[in-house]
Amino acid sequence: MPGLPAQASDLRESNRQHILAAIRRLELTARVDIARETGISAATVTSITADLVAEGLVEEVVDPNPGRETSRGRPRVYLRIRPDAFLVAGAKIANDRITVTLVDFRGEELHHHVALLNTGPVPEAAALVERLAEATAVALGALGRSNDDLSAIGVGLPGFIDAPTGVVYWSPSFVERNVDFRQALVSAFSCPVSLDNDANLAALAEQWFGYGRGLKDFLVVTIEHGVGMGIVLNGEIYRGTRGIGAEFGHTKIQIDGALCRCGQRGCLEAYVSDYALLREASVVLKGRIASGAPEQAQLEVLFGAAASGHPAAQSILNRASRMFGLALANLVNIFDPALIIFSGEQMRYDLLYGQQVLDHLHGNIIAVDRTPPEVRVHRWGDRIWARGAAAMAIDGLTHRANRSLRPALVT
Amino acid sequence: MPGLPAQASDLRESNRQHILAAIRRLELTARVDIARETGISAATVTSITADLVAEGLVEEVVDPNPGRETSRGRPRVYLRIRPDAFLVAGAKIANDRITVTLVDFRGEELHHHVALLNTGPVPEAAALVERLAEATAVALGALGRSNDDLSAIGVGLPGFIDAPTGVVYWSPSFVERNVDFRQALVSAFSCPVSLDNDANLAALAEQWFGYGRGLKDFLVVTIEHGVGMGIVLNGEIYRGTRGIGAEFGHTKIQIDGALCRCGQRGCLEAYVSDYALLREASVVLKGRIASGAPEQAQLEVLFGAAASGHPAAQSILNRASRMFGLALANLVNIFDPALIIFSGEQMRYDLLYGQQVLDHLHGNIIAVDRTPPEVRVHRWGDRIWARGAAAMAIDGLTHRANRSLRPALVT
DNA sequence: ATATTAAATTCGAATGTCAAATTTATTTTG
DNA sequence: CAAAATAAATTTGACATTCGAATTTAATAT
Repeated sequence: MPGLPAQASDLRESNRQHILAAIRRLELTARVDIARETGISAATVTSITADLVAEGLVEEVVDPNPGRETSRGRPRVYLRIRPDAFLVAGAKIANDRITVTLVDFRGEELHHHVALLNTGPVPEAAALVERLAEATAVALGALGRSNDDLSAIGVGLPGFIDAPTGVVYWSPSFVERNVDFRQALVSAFSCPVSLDNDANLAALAEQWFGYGRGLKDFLVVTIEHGVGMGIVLNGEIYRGTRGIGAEFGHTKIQIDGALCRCGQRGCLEAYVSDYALLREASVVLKGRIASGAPEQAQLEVLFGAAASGHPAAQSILNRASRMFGLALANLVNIFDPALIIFSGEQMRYDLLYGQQVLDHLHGNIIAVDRTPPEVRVHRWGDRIWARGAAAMAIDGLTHRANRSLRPALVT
Repeated sequence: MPGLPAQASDLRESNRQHILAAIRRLELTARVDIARETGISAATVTSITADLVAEGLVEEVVDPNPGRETSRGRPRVYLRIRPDAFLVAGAKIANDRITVTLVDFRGEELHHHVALLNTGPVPEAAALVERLAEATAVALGALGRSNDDLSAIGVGLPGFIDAPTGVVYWSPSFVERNVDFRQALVSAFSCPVSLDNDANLAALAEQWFGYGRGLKDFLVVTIEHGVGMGIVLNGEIYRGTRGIGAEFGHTKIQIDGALCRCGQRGCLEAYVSDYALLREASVVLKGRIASGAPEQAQLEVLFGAAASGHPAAQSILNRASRMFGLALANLVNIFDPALIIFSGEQMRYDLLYGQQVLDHLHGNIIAVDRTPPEVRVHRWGDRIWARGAAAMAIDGLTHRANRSLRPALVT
């Protein structure tokens, strides 16, 4: 039961999206190439790109690259996404900071700003909206722009988020449950708002700017404070029935195993996340770890001890990497993806996310005459996740219906 | 990057499929209802159904149900799938038998036949094709039809099967690896052949005839000799990058756990499948189990002992059900499906697949203010799986391109 | 017999794509 | 340096398809 268009006008919208996507992917491209790339006839490409140029979403570029070799015939006219068609914001909300990035319509970053949150009690949703608005205003100010210049904003935060409706069932970032957080953001910004789980934004960032470009199916696994996953199937983020992302971190890898923050036992997160590692480290590295020290510093001690041969420290990391490899193998056995991307800043801990994990992964997947999926590591921080959030907002803008509030800036 | 139609003719094909699917789903329906159901205009419904009737895929029914209340106005003309448009076979190959079913174009069973395989050494692929051809010929003969009357055949078997290409990488049903099994079947039957993993056929059967009707996303878990899974996402069977189904049975639930047939340790299958249960039973129920007895009989002894209070027997089944519940919980945490269907004949062992499994499932899923997925049990045997195979073949026939070999029988 | 009603069909406008022909803007050639 | 060659882009006209509105059709109600 496919959900395809039923009218001719839907057909045009579909081709329009194809062409826009092709221009975005190829960055700088002539109409001939778009026709070849998409399979749409040159006549139709002419017609649709004329619309796009008239609307200000796409622009012609005069002399893109004088270096390329010349030939006779009418010279190709290059097209690209018009950068200043829209000004879009993306934000990533983490437990201790808000990262805001401002991007043009291509998704290129114009400016970014990090606002630290005070690490006291968890705030209320309204307060968080306030902080986000402040941080965005600062970033906009640095560009000499104001909130009125913003065409859309995308926001990512941890927790259980129903992206289609914008309802946050639960998030560690604020105290309330079942909040219509998107509505709150729309009130604050008065522009279209997209909302999603932060791991899905990491996946979107990979799809737009990273290793996922051009791929239809891949997985992105994130390790930060917890463990997350974004699933791209058939070119789209998979969200399950209730619109909520996959809970890879609470996948069980040990019956009656280690206690997890969620109250259950044996979750992957209870073995590999920051707090899980520190919980064990606190027992065997008591003398070395200052109890009040920030988590990052404590982790440094643990990894340093392991590197210098401390057996218990090594044992902690060994177990974590074995568990991680096992959980990843389960993903491969279920999804058979072409590519798995590890994304996150913590990735710098090579000890944990290195060869040992891969060995365990490969040792636990069913591989009958087929090669295991490719695994790539992306040491990307909050800034790129925020850019993923902006990409989500841009995606909303390219669908004509969503562009009612603020039309493109045609000069 | 959506894969939508680019031409007007593609649009018609798409609407055609929608309408055909609606007629199939509603079984008996007037054109007005199709228009309302699909959102396609009445004018277009008239046009497309005229084609379908002319092609012999759909027929008008004169007086479907005199009992329904009458009204004034032009009476509705009912349409239905024309049963005798095509004669289609479906086959399920199991380790000890081949089940063949013959269905009409609606998917209704006309006749079925079970051919036992001798349980000696694993045969060669060519021999299996031979046996399948024999079994199909017997079934056809019972209807007074021959191979020439067959419009398509769908075949399901266990193993790693690339459905799009028809290559069997490995199957317990024959000795060779990497066989182009579809080509072998095409040679034998000289009609279009669809091939897939048997668990995917169980999923297809649920989608066409069972609990999955009308649902876009659900999982089907099968327990027979091994453990399998079929995933339906967005109305389609999900097959991963290499076209091979999900390997739920080799999902790991215990690091360094029980040894599995596949050579790895801790696979779900190594805890819950027939051979896993018997492996343990043989240790503690030595006196009661005749070593040469068929597996079914041995299993009966195990379940009987557990039911009558034998502690070791109970312990075996308890562990299996806990492991099964845990593995299912992982699926829920990853997919968040609306429905999980347990399918298989072994389901009669309520002890194993009963409340205890559900309790473990519910105890291990992340559920923040949301209800757990519905779980339904379908005690369906090989016959229905074979019908799923036939459904797959029918699906191939409804796409115009695949209907070149043998056109519909228009009277 | 006539009015009413509802399903199905027909008709014409609108939309859209595409292949082929044409235009346009270059480079190469004589 | 003009003419030929070439390749990109555009225009033109044929064709396909959908849809709303008008029309036809076949029944029941009055």
